[in-house]
Amino acid sequence: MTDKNLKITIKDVAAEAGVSFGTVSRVINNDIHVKPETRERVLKAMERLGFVANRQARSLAGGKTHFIGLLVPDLGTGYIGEIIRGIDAELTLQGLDLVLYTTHRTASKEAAYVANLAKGMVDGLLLVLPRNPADYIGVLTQRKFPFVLIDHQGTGKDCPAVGATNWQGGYDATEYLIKLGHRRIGFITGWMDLGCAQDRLAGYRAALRTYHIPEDPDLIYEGTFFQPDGYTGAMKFLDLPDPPTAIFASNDVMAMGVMDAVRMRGLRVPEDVSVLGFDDIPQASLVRPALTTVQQPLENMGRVAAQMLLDLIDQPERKVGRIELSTKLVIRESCQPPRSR
Amino acid sequence: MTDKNLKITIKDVAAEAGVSFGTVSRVINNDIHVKPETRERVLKAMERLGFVANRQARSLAGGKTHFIGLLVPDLGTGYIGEIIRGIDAELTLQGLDLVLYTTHRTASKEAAYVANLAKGMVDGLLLVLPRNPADYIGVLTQRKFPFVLIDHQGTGKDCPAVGATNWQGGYDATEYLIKLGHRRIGFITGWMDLGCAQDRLAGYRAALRTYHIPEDPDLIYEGTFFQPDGYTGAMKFLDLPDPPTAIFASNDVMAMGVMDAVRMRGLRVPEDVSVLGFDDIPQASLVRPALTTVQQPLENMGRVAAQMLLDLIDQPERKVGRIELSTKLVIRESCQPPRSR
DNA sequence: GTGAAAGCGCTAACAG
DNA sequence: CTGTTAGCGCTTTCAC
Repeated sequence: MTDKNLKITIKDVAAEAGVSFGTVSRVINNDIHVKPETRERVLKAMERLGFVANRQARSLAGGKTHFIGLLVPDLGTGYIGEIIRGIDAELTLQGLDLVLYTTHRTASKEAAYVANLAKGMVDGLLLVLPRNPADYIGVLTQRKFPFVLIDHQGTGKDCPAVGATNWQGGYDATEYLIKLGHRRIGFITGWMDLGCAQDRLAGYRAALRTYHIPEDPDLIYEGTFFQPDGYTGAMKFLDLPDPPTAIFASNDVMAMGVMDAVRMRGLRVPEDVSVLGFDDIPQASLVRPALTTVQQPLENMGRVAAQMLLDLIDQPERKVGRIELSTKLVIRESCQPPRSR
Repeated sequence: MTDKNLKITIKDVAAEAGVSFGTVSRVINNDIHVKPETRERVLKAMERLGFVANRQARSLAGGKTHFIGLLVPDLGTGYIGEIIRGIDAELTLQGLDLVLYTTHRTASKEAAYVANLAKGMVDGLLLVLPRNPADYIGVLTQRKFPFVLIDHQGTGKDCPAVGATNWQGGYDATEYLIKLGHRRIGFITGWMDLGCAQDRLAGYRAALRTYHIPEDPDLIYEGTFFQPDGYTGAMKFLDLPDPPTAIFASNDVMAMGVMDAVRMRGLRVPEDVSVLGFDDIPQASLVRPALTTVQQPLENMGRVAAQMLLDLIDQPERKVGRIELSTKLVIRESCQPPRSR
C-alpha cells in the first residue's frame, strides 16, 4: 500500500512493470492480447502502486462515462429507497455509478435534467415515476439515447419501461375484500396523473363489476399518494350515513393515514374497519396491526430496470417494450370479515 | 434548437462565432478578459448550436470533476431523504452533481468507496452517518481531500462535521416529561456505535440526575434505530411490575414502534403512556396522535454541510471543526401528565 | 503480443 | 483582449 501523494497513472505502472503504457491499458480493459505472464506482472505493479484508473480520462478517450443518471421525484417514502436498492445492486456489479437527481415533482426540472444528461454526462437514464415523460421521450428515442422508465404506464408510445401489474393488484385486493364479505369498500386513489394510480382504480372498479356491486361515487376519494390523503379520505368515508366496512388505499402510506383516522374515530382496525394498502413498503409489516397490502416487487423492479438499461447500452438497436412484474396480495392483520349487522 | 446528432465541441462554436476556441473556453469559464461584444457573439453561437460542455474533458484538463460524492447508509427512512434535500438545494445552486453510494451499513464498503472516490472521482465527499470514519479520516485529512461528516460525533479528532445538539435534545425531552409529572420514563437507545445515540442517552441520564430521579436499568432498552426495536422495547417495559408512564425513543421510527406496542396492549397514547421521539421526520406530524419529538434540523444540516464542503474545496487550508445545529422540542399530542394513581 | 502515435474536448499558461 | 500551444490520462488504431 504505497501511499504516494501524487496521482499514479498508467505510465507509472508501465515503468514499474517494465512494459509500455499501452500494454497497461490492455490489462485494464481485459484485452485478450496480453501474455498471461505480462498481465500478471502489470497487475502486481498496479497493486504495489495503488493504481486507480482515472474515470474522466477513460471516458474522454473511450466514450463511456460509467455513470448512470437516476431521476427520482423525491426520497421521502421508503418506496423509492427500495427501488434504488435494486438498481444499486445491479449497477455495482457492473462497476457503474449513480448520479442522483431529485426533481421534487417539478416537471420543468425533470425535462431540463434529462436534456442535459442526455448530452453525454451519463451513459443512460433511469427515470423513476416520471411526471411528464412525453416531453422528452421523443428526443431520447430519436437520438437512440438509452433510458428506462420505472413505474410508469406508457404514453401510448411503447418504450422501455418496467412496472407492476397495477390493475391486477387493484383487482385482487378488491376481490379479497369482497370475498371476506365486504360490500361497501372505500377506495382512495393515488395521484391520477400517474398511470399506476389510474390502473389501480380501474382494477378496483372491475372487481366490483365482476361481483355485481354497484359503484358508489361517495366511496371514491381522490388522493395524491401522501399520508394525509388517507386520513382525510377515511374521515370523509366514516362520516357517511352508510360508511364503508373496508377501505382500500392506493398506497401504504395513505393506508397508514386511514388507520390513524379510524382510530381517531374510536374504531378499531380490523374489527370495525378493514384497511388494505398497496406497495408493501418495509413499514407495512411493522405497524400494528400489520398491514395487508398488495406487494409491488420494488427492489426487483429496480434490478430489472437496471438490467434493461445495461442491455440497451450494449445494443442500442434492440427494441424493448414494457415489462410488468406481478404484484402479490400479502395478507397480514388489517382485514377481516365485516361485523354482521 | 439545431439538432445535429453529432457532438458539438468548443471548436464548432469557435468556428460559428468566428473566434479561436480558446476564447470560447474563456466565455464558458466566465473569464473577465473577453470583450462583452465577443462574449455575446460566442454565447449566441453556443445557443444556436445547442452546445453543452463535456464534463469529462473539463475535469481532465481543469482538475475539477464537478461531482460531489454522497455516502449514505441506506434510503429507508425519511431521515436521510431530508438531509439530501438540503444538500441537493445547495449543490444545485453551484452546478454540482451528486454521485450516490449506499453502503447498507457495511463498514468495508464504506472504506472502499471512500478510498476510490478520494482518488479523483469527485471533488469532495459528504458522509452521512458514517460508520467507522476513523478508518479513513486520517488518509483524507493527510491528502487534504475535502470532506464533511454529517451527523457523527467526532472520533476525538476534530474534523469537519455537522451534527445536532443530541445531548441537549435528550436532556430537554426528558426534562419536559419530568415536568409533566412523569417519574418512570423508559428510554430506548439508538445504535450505540453511533455518537448521536450515546449523546441522546447521556442527555436523558443527565436530566434524571438533575431532578434527582434514580436511574433504573430496567427502563433502558438498547435498540438500533429500527422500528421493531421500539416495539420490542416497549413490550418489555410494559411487562415490568412497575411499568413506565412515558417512553422516550431515540428516533421517530422507534417511537412509532412504541405506539404500536402500547396499542397492542390495549392501552392508549397519551392517556396511558406518553411517547416521545427524536428527529421529527415528516411522518411524525402525520401519525395519530401526532408525535411529540425532538426536532433535528435535518434539511438544514444537509445544507450547512454542503456549504462547508464547498468552502473547503475552495480553501483547502482552512480549518473547520464541528458545527452543531440546535434541536428543538416539538410538542404535539403524544405526551400528557401521567394518570394520577 | 507489444510498442508507438494520434487524438478525445477542454483548461491554462504564454505570447502577442 | 485574443490566438496559440501544451498537455490532462487514457483508448485505439497501426505498425512491428
